[in-house]
Amino acid sequence: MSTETSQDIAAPAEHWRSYRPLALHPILLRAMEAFNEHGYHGTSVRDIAGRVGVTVPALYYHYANKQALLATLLETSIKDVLDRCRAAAAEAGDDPLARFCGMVESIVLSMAHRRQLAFLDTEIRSLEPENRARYVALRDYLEHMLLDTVEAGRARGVFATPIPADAVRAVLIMCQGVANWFREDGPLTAEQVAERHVLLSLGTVGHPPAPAS
Amino acid sequence: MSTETSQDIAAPAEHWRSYRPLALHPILLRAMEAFNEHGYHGTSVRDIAGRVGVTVPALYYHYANKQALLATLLETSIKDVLDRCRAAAAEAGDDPLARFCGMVESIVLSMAHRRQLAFLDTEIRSLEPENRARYVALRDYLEHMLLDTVEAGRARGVFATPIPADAVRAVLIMCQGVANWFREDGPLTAEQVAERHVLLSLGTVGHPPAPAS
DNA sequence: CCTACCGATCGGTAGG
DNA sequence: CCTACCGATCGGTAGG
Repeated sequence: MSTETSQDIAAPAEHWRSYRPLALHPILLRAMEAFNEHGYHGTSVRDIAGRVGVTVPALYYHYANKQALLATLLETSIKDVLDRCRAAAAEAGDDPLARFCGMVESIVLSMAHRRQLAFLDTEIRSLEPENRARYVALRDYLEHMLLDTVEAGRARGVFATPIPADAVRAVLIMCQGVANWFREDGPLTAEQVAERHVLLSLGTVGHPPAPAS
Repeated sequence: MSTETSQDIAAPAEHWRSYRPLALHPILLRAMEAFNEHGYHGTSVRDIAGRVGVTVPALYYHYANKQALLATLLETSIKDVLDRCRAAAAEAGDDPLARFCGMVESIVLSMAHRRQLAFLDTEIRSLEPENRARYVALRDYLEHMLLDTVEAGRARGVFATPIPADAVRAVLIMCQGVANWFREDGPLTAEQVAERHVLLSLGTVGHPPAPAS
């Protein structure tokens, strides 16, 4: 709680499509890497401290415990996703189709550009109840944002799915899944993957492929 | 390596839509439950032994180590999914649309009826390289089966997606995702969830919703 | 399957 | 009084 807090971590005043190199406190950065490789319980605080090049007590000076590292990382991650998704939705305006496309694009870009951060979603089980509740609330909020848009699109006949809630859950799961397989040195860029997932998602919510909209 | 091995575990000669109560060796069953609650590294062998009601050494009499429990569980799980999916495909015959629907239905039924087993997929990172390679190979085989069907359907104009490989990956991820949220006491039965995912998946691979097929 | 244990490492903290 | 740590070790538990 000195010079640096968690505010300076992710998205200061950046456009939602723009991704600077991830600027995390070295301890958070190394913890993220270790959690990615071995999982939360498979990572020792000594491993994290070793990667950073400090002693274990030094680590405990900056963060209360191992749990605080995971909680901070996950909250940083979901808040950045939410911020960018909101920005994308705002930029798209009122049209449900444009909003949906922008939101999906922004979420997939987050998953790809911040893959290691997004991958930690698999560790929510290791969050203490209070931390998990806060994280899940933010994720649920994202889901409701997207569902509102799909419902609005349904009302205008843009989306044909008879099961919007299931479709939105499926779309978010397939977007989240990008963090499981995307690689920076893979055949597709983050932008290409985002574009493809917009297309896939439109199919999932039943946006007619044939008619010119 | 004595009386019981892993063969008697899952799917003897059952129809792919029929799910008997999960018949696992008590040690595997309790290990599965513990891994679901706390993850692989978050589970101690004493915890498992305690759930079973045996001592730790007793546990090691049946299984070489903790890793063998996870590897056996994951292999049991993916092999049962594959068996049922193959049966569903065979039952559907040559028509790509019917095959696709049957395969997706069978996979989602597996995820829902064998949720705790399917959820262990999140623990592949904790598998030793050799075990992981075997598991991933089987999962890849499932993906190729589904991709072949989607390609065949594309050739006949049944599926419109221009990106079949991405669509199949997305479909499998959304099916796998069912294991993350499905609850037996939830609002939908496994069969309803499977039906809905067939519909969602058809949209994802671009099966035209309007024309009467 | 049990009792009796091992070398090492776990998350976290002491005094300075 | 603060910050940013250190070498050493705490009580318990890991897989075997």
